[in-house]
Amino acid sequence: MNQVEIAEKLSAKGMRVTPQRIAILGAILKLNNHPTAENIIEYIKINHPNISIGTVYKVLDSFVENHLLKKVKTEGGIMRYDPLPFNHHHLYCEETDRIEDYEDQTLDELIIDYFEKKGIKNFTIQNIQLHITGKFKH
Amino acid sequence: MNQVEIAEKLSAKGMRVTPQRIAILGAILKLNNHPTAENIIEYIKINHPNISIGTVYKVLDSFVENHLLKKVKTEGGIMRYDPLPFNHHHLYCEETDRIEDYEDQTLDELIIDYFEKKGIKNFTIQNIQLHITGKFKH
DNA sequence: TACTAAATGAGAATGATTCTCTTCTAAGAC
DNA sequence: GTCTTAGAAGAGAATCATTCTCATTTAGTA
Ligand SMILES: [Mn+2]
Ligand SMILES: [Mn+2]
Ligand SMILES: [Zn+2]
Ligand SMILES: [Zn+2]
Repeated sequence: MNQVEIAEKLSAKGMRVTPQRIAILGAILKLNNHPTAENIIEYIKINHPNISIGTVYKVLDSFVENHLLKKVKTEGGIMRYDPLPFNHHHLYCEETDRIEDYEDQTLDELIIDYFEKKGIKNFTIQNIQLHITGKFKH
Repeated sequence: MNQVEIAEKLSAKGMRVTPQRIAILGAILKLNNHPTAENIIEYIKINHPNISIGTVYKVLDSFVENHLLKKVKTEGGIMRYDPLPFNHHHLYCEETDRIEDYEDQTLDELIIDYFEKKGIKNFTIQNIQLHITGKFKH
């Protein structure tokens, strides 16, 4: 996604288009490993040496609010950001900090069918997310 | 689980038995909602008014190390503690801070079977945990 | 070009968690 | 029961990711 496409995405959400916002969304798409705010700042500083840390956090929040991103919790409590705004699963590498997306409609249907039949007592399911830990083969 | 049973559990793990440790493990079992460190401290202060916050964190870490507890990440990055040391799933209430355990062997088998057949390219699965969000019916 | 609500930058504040260091104590040896 | 000592607890400072405040700048609109 280039800068023009990113700008269009922001406009479509009724958000103002700023150089900082374009850079931050571009960084997340480029970095492609559910980056932390710090990862993003480090990456952006090359072209935006004066960007403020507070701005990065505020922009990230506004993206989450506007469903351009989702937050991802990790061990250690540092927040990471996910450019896939729809529901999907994650593979967590045990040895490294890599988090990869896992999408699988067949599996989703299997699980949804199971819960439609069985249900959970006193609970209405809104969303199911798998947190798959393991190791990537190199 | 009474104090003697908790003390035995600590001894069995080769850990020293202290009044603080007994109180903290007792609190987590009693509170029964995957409490935060703060929840635990508040609860314990009744009988242990001089307990130090640092001690609570250190004790919790030692419990996690010794597989008496597991950590649970939540929205907002505040850590919570789980008295079930084996793998299980969680129900997250959208409206409140309640987290309930969900165990379901049939579901686990369904999912394990699925992945045994299909696998994930370049990834060895170690563990699968469901993060089920929704609403509790009151 | 001028206007204004919204966004940014700089730095202070926050707050959960960790660290440091001194004092205390649980558990084994005698 | 007393001694010994590694390990645990207490007090408070430090850390650090994130949030807040407020003065300045800017995007979008007229
Ligand atoms: Mn790896
Ligand atoms: Mn509820
Ligand atoms: Zn993702
Ligand atoms: Zn649990």
